[in-house]
Amino acid sequence: MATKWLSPQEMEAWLAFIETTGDLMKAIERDLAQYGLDRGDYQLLAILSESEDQQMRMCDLADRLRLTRSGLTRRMEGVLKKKLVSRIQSTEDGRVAFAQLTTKGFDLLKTAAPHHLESVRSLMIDLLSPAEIKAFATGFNKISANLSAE
Amino acid sequence: MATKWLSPQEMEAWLAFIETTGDLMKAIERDLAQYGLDRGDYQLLAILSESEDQQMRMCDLADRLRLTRSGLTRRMEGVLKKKLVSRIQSTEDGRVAFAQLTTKGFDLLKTAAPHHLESVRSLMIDLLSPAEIKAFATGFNKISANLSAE
DNA sequence: ACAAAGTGGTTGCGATAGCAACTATTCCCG
DNA sequence: CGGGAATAGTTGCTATCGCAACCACTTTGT
Repeated sequence: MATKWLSPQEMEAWLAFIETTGDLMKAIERDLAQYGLDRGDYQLLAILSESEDQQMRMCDLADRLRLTRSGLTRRMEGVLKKKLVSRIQSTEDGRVAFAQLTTKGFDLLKTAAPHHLESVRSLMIDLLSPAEIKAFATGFNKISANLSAE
Repeated sequence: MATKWLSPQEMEAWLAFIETTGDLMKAIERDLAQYGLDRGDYQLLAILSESEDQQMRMCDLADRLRLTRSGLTRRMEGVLKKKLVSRIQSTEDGRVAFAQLTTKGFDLLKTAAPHHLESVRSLMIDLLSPAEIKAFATGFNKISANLSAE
C-alpha cells in the first residue's frame, strides 16, 4: 500500500502544532514559576479546589492529573512540604488517603489563578479568532473522544 | 483590575487543548515504541535525515530539538549506542562535533516513518475537517510567532 | 601575539515520573 | 467464614532533561 502523505495544509497544521505546543507550555510554566509552582502543582491545586470539600482520593486525583499512582505519590511530596495540601487517612477504608487543599494552598491558588489566566489569554486565547477558538474546541474534542474510544 | 474570565467557548478550547495534547503525544509515542524509538529519537533522526549530508552540528541540532546542549549530549548517548547516529569531530573547529545519521539509522527511519505518519493521520489529522486543519495551522502559527517575538 | 571574552560540548547534581514489586486493606465467592 | 482476587498507596530502580560549573578551543581587541 502506498503511503498517503500529508497535504501541505495538513503538514503545516501538524508541524505548527507539534513545534509550538512545547514552547507554549514552557512559557506558561515560566509565568507560574513566580509563585513557586510548576504546571503539575497548579493543576493539582486547581482540581482539588473544584472538588467536594476540596479533597480527593489519591487514586482519583492521579487519574485526573494523568499521573500513575506512583507519580502522584512523588508529586504530593512537594505540595505537602509546602503545606499547600494535607493528607488525610480515610477512616472508612484503611487503604485510602485523601489529598485536601489547605487554606494556604487555596490562598496561593487564588493569587496565582488570575495571572495564570492572563498568561493563557495573552499567549494563546487572545491571539485566536473566534472561528479558530471554535475549531480548537471541536478539533481537540474529536481527538480526545477518539483516544478514549480505543 | 477585574479579571477577565474565559468565555465558555474559550474555556472549552483551552481545556480540550490542555487535556488532550498530552494524551495524544503518549498515543503517538506508543505507536513508535515498536521500533525501539521514542519521540525524541524519532525527531532527532527525522531532522538529521533532512539535513545537508544528513549531519548537523550538535549545537544547531539541540536548537531544532528544543533541547539544551546538555540535554542533547544525553539523548545522543542512546542513539549512538544503537548505532543510529555517529559522531564526527570537526577538523576545522576543534570545539565542534557533528551528529550524522548512519545507514542503519536511515533505514530504521524509513521503516518507521510510514507508520508514524499513519499514527498522526488516524489519531489527529483524519479526524479534523479541512476548516479545522486550516485553523490549527493558522492558530498555532500565530501562537508560535508571538512566542518568538518576545 | 597574548590575554580576555565567547562558543561548543560534557559532567555532576537534582527534579520529575513510569514500571515493577511490595505491603496493607477490602471485596467477593464458595 | 476463609482464602484468593482486587484495590490503594509506597518504594527502588531507571530514564529524561535542565542548570551550573567546567574544560577546550577559537575569536577579538589592543
